[in-house]
Amino acid sequence: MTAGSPLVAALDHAGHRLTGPRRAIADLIAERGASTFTAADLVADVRSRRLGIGRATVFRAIDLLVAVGAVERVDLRTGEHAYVACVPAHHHHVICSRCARTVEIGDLGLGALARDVARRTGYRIDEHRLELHGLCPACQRAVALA
Amino acid sequence: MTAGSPLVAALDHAGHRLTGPRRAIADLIAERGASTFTAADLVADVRSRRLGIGRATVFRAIDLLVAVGAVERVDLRTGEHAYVACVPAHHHHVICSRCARTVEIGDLGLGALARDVARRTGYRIDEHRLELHGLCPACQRAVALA
DNA sequence: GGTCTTGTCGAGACTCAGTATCACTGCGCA
DNA sequence: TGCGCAGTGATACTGAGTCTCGACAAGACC
Ligand SMILES: [Zn+2]
Ligand SMILES: [Zn+2]
Ligand SMILES: [Zn+2]
Ligand SMILES: [Zn+2]
Repeated sequence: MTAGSPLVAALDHAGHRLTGPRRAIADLIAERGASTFTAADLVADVRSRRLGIGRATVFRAIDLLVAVGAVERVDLRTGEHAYVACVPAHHHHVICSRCARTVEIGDLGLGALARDVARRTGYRIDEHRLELHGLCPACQRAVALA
Repeated sequence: MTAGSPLVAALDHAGHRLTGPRRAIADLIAERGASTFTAADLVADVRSRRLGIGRATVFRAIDLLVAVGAVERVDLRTGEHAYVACVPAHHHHVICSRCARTVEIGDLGLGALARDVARRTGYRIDEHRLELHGLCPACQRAVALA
């Protein structure tokens, strides 16, 4: 596990201290794979495994990983804030509303679209966010059986 | 003002009671025009104008207007939840990070893009959200002078 | 207009996410 | 191995949003 996650590598590379709590939280996040998770999920993990990590530290670690680009925030349809571990390059997410599994997709011409919108509205576009919400193949099957 | 806002009309049309507080909140929202506002903004308006409307009622009215499609939730870059009054048809928003003014843009081929993503990932896409954040022309000038 | 039913309201308690504070600790470096 | 400072945990706090409940008023029907 110490060998591990690109999350830890990202922190290291950005010149942040590799503390025990940070490694532990990075591991918890890595376990989630490509699924979204909330801060509350991690806090629950920490408690159920008796890791002895404080609530505040969980929030601090998430913020740090977001700042470093190893984790991104996504806004669920419910309004909840969730996060996903992902590559630091620009991309977007397809998110399953039922099981939280995500797939990354490329920019798909949105950069060009944003420039076009900028030209037509006069706005200077600094950032764009696209999120696609739906059901992953497995959940479609599961729902069909219900 | 009573003649007014399409917001009130939307409530009426959807078969909801047109109560005093709802009209008042609809008016407050109408005053914001195409700018985003938070629930806290409305609560502050209500208090500063001594409208005597309860906090809970403000939240309830917003929820109702969202349900009816007369208002949409947008997620600011800070993570705050904000809202905008807008037409019930599918569209997206360009949002100024400085003054909250927005411009609506059409789907611009995103529907097709979503279908393409669905085909390639196997996900069933139910909803997509695109938000463009930046600076409106006026704020660009204001920032340039600073 | 009067009356009735039912949806809505305001107040206030409550929950839960996220932040602030501060004394202590352990990471990284010499 | 020891030192300095970033990082941490406990705890208190803030602020968004929800729930409950008795009072009330919108609209329907007469
Ligand atoms: Zn799924
Ligand atoms: Zn993009
Ligand atoms: Zn602006
Ligand atoms: Zn669209």
